Amino acid sequence: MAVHSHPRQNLAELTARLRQRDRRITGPRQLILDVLRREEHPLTARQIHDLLDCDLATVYRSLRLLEEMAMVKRFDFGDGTARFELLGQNDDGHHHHLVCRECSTVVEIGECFSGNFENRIARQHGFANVSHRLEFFGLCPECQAA
Amino acid sequence: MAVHSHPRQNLAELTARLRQRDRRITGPRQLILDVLRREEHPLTARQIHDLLDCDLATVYRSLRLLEEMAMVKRFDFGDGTARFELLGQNDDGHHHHLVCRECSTVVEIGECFSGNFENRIARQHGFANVSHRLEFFGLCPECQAA
DNA sequence: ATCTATTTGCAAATGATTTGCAATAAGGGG
DNA sequence: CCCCTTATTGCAAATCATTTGCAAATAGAT
Ligand SMILES: [Mn+2]
Ligand SMILES: [Mn+2]
Ligand SMILES: [Zn+2]
Ligand SMILES: [Zn+2]
Repeated sequence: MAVHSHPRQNLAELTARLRQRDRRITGPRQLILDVLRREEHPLTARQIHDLLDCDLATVYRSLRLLEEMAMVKRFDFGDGTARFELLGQNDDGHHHHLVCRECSTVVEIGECFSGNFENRIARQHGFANVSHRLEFFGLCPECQAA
Repeated sequence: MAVHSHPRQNLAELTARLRQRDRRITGPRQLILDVLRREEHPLTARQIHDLLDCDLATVYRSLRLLEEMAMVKRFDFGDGTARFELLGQNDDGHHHHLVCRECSTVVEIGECFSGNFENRIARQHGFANVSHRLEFFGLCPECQAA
């Protein structure tokens, strides 16, 4: 199963989602969506900025907006820098990553542990609306050789 | 099973661990260990600093040292601020948390998903030395009522 | 008490992310 | 197509957590 719902979303489709919410379809936003659209791994704001021609602050503002609109998902690899991935139409984007501690290579992980585990924890402590954040870290094949 | 190996570690025992590694037993370090010793949930550097009388930079430096010495474990709740917990003697500190999205209440979680899951992922992608970072988020009982 | 390598306090530097504000551009109406 | 109103941008300055340079203080050994 494809981890990402990167169903070759076309820009038109994406900008339409913006329009539906009374947001303006600006140059920077299209550029950012276009960059994210062709990536399979999450990108940092700076990486996106380096591929574009617009202010870094605008990248941050746009990503925040897109995140609020559930068009983009934020990931945290614990290195103090947020990473972003584009979401598909009806995709909540819930998935995980396996990251190399040496070279930062990223592998997309679609599977997850049993939902029972999460439900049990929620019930046990009376929490509602429980979700989780999970990332794996290790040494990739290349870095093991080196 | 107790999530934390907070076996009432006494300061002497803790400072001994420092001494063993040729590190000096200074006032600030004892204070920090003493604060962590009586906490059951992870604390931020600032929280520790507020309970003490030493420079914030010293708190950061000490925590870094203690982390390198595996006496303290760092956690990341995704809010851009690291949290620290004291580790027991032979405890690698691997555990998780359930955090309230509203009031930040923390519940310690000792259980974990099956190790097979992690092994399978490691094998599938040829990664070695794979570990993970997992935290749960939800609405605590109090905040549900409110 | 003395000596020397550590460690501390303080201030300045970093790096990621946010924000104020004036200039610019998007989308609607005429 | 032009105009108007309002959202959005670029740029610089501000924030926040964390780190670092450096001289003064101090732990631990002699
Ligand atoms: Mn991904
Ligand atoms: Mn804990
Ligand atoms: Zn690698
Ligand atoms: Zn709560």
